[in-house]
Amino acid sequence: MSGEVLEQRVGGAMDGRDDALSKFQKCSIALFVNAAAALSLPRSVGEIFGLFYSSEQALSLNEVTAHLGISRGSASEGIRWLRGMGALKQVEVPGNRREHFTAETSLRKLASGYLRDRIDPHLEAGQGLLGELGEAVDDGAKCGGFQRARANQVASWYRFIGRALPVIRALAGKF
Amino acid sequence: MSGEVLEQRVGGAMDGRDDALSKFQKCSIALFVNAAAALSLPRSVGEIFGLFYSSEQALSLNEVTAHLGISRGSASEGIRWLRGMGALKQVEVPGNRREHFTAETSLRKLASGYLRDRIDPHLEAGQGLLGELGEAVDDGAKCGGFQRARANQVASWYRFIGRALPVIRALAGKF
DNA sequence: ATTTTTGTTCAAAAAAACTTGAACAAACCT
DNA sequence: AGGTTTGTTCAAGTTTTTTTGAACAAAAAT
Repeated sequence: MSGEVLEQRVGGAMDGRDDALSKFQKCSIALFVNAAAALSLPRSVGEIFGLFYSSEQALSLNEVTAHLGISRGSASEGIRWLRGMGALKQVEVPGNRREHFTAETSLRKLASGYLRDRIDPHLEAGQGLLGELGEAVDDGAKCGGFQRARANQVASWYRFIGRALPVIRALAGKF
Repeated sequence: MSGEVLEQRVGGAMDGRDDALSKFQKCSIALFVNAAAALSLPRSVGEIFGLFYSSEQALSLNEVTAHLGISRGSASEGIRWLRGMGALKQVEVPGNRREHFTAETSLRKLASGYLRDRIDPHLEAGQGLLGELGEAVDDGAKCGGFQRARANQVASWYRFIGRALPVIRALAGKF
């Protein structure tokens, strides 16, 4: 035992609810649960990020389960997911070997992480399907012109999205 | 009976699978099912819109169930939803009393309908929660500065989104 | 007026998504 | 090494969402 730091509870049973969220934390959690719903993400992800966003000091997985009253499995998955998209940063806490995290607060990073993980894969799949659509046009049929026009239109939509997303990422950098 | 037009089937049993989708239609459906997944919408909504988008002539509910092999309930709900967000336009087909629809092809209208129905409600709820967050800041506590800074940051994010969405709608109008 | 066609609704069934908790592995400490 | 603590994984359980299908209502034809 060398540089022992507080943070660690008594010693014995500290497994039960350790709750005690501040009003501010509860509001933050509600806010990000709502945001998660808007993005069709699991509620637990919103809760976890809301907790981190409203907590000044870094938190470990165990603290997350204690504060939110969710299972270790959920917390682990949620943290992994948030970390994967760059919404949580790992932080070294001296004198404590647990992994600790804090919320990423750069909107640009949050947005690009989300886009990269949740949107880009669909966009790439869409590009492939778009190619197939073009090949499926039956120029011989009497509706050939119609089909060609539609295929061209969707293609232009994809070009639009491909241009708009980088703009959004760039603009988000100002916040 | 005056201006009788084709389009209507024989007369007797036409309920079974009437399938026969062109390759182009199948591709279109796959494309919009993928898009629906990207937006976390039900697969059936993607299928229905994909079918309309790839069909030159207007279709009725019954034709949708026949082509896609989905239940009348699903088709009805899906059409209602798409119509509500302005993705399907009702069209009069002379000599046929069924309601017929065609796909809306203006990206601006499609995008604003989606934003209006799926995003704006969450955004408004978020505004309310944002207000509560501001009130929840505990200026007395030692983390008061931290909380104030976070509340201000989220507020700036909301302002950003409030400005960015109209820009997107406007840009989408060019396609 | 009766029958047929068409569209909606909603309770129940099916499917998908999310959460839990216990078993496991890895790192740390004595 | 032996015993803790910490984090991950995944099968099973729970909840939510989506789909189905049958009953109902409305409009049109006979």
